[in-house]
Amino acid sequence: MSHNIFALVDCNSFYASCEKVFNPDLIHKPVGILSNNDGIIVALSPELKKLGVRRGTPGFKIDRSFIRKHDIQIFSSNYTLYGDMSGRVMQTLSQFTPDIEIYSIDEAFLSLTGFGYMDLTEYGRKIRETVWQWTGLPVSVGIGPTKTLAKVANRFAKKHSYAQGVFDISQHPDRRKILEWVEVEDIWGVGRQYARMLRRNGIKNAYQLSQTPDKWVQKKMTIVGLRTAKELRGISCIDLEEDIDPKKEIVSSKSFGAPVTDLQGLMEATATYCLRAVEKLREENQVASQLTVFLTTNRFKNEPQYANYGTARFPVPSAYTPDFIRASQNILKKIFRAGYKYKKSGVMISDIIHESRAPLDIFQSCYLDDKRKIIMDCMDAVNRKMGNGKLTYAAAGIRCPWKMKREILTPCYTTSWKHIPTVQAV
DNA sequence: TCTGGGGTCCTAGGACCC
DNA sequence: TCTGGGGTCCTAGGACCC
Repeated sequence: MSHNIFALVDCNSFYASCEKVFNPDLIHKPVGILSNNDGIIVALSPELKKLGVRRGTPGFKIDRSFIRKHDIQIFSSNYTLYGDMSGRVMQTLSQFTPDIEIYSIDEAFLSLTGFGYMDLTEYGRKIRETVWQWTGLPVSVGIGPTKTLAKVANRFAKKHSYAQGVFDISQHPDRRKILEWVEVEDIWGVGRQYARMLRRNGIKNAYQLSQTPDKWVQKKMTIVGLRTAKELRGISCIDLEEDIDPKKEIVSSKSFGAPVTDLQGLMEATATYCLRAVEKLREENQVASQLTVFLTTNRFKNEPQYANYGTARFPVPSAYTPDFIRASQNILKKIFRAGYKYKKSGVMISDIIHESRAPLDIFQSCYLDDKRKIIMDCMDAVNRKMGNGKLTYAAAGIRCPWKMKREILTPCYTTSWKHIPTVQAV
């Protein structure tokens, strides 16, 4: 058995970097990308980080004069652009190993097991340069014997400029020193709650966690935490997951652009989220038999608060949008209370199976071969071709005052012919 | 005025069965 | 007088990730 080697390749400031690729004016400027609804900052260029702005800061809380003074550039998030750029990066990475796990929109684990005869730092450099050449995006590469250590190495590569974006923890003479450098909250798998608990117990860094007895770790952090501790010691417990398994639940939820007070408004917004969620369900050729609807007021406001949810089950699994919209309306009627300013609602579809395995109803018909599927396929085809939302349901509303805000959106440079950048000779 | 959205996994406890 | 025990399935809640 040869020992494992993992590389974690991670795009630096991914969303901000994507914007910079297509707008050279932004190079060297502090750039921030907002979440949906132009809510909080979710991505920051290094220049913006340097100014002390933190991820999670609400956009409106950044001082206008501060923005002007430092020429800060703020944009709504353009997921179409980022999704397309992500695909290009992953495509590029696939050239370097047959075994790749796309872990998120901006990072991938590569298995380099069996590549040990090479200088892996050198190989990492080559990966980095190639991605840069082919996509214009900067990445960092961390290499190690476990996924968790590859994460540590990646962090090290980012933080220390002499590493030039690539670090192989296996080649470092003093593993302990590296692990002591990693604060406990920066370990992959340790979130806010566990970090606080560990600190209370005197465990402040990755080295200390790796030296803590198994029994204690498992008791306090379940088997998941134990895996993390073992991985820090170099024992690989988390495998590469190459095939994407079908979703077990699909969530669609959004804050409203403006507060909603009436049942009708909530129904329309929620119907829109149903639409999206069931669309995603059909994309994977799945059907589902459970729908959960939830709603909540704005917890940041000093006003009466209310949150609730309800669930409906279908006798036979479905992917027929009207089934879901109707169910969502019934749930809302039950959980709605008048007199509140609602900020957000959402739906969750669960109990999902592949359509070919869906049970029949008492009439021996199933979603797959009755006309409901034909209607849905037709709608999906039209919307794919003509643009999302061309065909919709009246239940989803017409005016939609609650629709999300995206006021400073950049063009879809790579996915829309209209938005292809033009070059002019001067 | 304005504070994100979409996922996964594990465990404890209750229901139910024999 | 004595009031079981073990297995399985489901759900809610809590943790984590990006």
